[in-house]
Amino acid sequence: MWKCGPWNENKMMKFETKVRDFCPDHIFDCGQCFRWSRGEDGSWTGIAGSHVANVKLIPDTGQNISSEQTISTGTLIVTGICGRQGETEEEFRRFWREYLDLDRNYSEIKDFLRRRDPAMNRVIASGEGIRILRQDLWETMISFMISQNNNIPRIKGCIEALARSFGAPAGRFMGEDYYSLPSPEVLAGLSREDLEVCRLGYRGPYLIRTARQVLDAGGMKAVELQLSEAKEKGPEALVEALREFSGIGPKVAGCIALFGMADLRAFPVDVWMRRIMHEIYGIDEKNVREMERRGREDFAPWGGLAQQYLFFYARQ
DNA sequence: TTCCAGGTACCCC
DNA sequence: GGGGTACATGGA
Repeated sequence: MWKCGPWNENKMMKFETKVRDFCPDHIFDCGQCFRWSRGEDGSWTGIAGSHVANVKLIPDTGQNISSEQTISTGTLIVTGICGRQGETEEEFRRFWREYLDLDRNYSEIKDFLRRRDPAMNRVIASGEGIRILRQDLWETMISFMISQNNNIPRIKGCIEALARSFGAPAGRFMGEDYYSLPSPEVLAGLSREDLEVCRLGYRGPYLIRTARQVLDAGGMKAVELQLSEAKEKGPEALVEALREFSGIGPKVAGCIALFGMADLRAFPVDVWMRRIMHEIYGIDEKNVREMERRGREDFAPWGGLAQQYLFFYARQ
């Protein structure tokens, strides 16, 4: 086992594994992450924390696939550069296995959801290769604070600008330079004028205030511990704890719980969810309370995954 | 030009 | 506690 390094060499690493219920187009284009982009060959390249990689699915040969059927079974190839100095191959593999949530059986969960609700048959069929990425908490917090009242292409632009302006270099990969997002320490030291280059609009001050709240609470380690304790008490307690931060309301808190804390019970309701839940279940578009209740109770304990299938279906 | 985007904070009743 | 409204920005 060799270790990567020196740091600036961008040593390449790679691992392969058999997967099912895994479609990169579904995973990286379902609105849960904003730092991945699709290549001509259908693979996706992006950054998670300071880890840069390309993710490619090679479909099993001999599959009888019609043109409209999505492929979510095959060999997954993750190629990347080490995420930090001295990272071993084993650590590289472990990082991406966890990030891509490869050790969860999605077939069982999908069967469960379809049994609970017949409407889930067509909903899941549209995005059957979705997985919930297990993203870094702080990244998820700033990403979804930026997402409010914003569209996905512009959210991506804002996040990239933030990384390039105030983040740290994470290496050069496939001809592109990658930057991690700024830490709470860095963001807390900025003024709203400093952030204007990122075109965050009124969300800029939210980021700065939240970064300062994190430092006041003792840093991200302390915050993560606090939030984990809230999560133990239940999904509502976690959302309430997240709402203590500036710029985090019920919807953003739900996304952070789901994507940044792996709380698969969380059921964030946004404009797309209001539309689709009105269409499928006839719930009044203004009745977010009822939608949250349905998401929480009808799909328990996998409301968050049901939410992702519904969101993907709604955006089709 | 107006509308819209993975909403939130703040004010008013 | 529910119901308005301002808040930046840029693409359609």
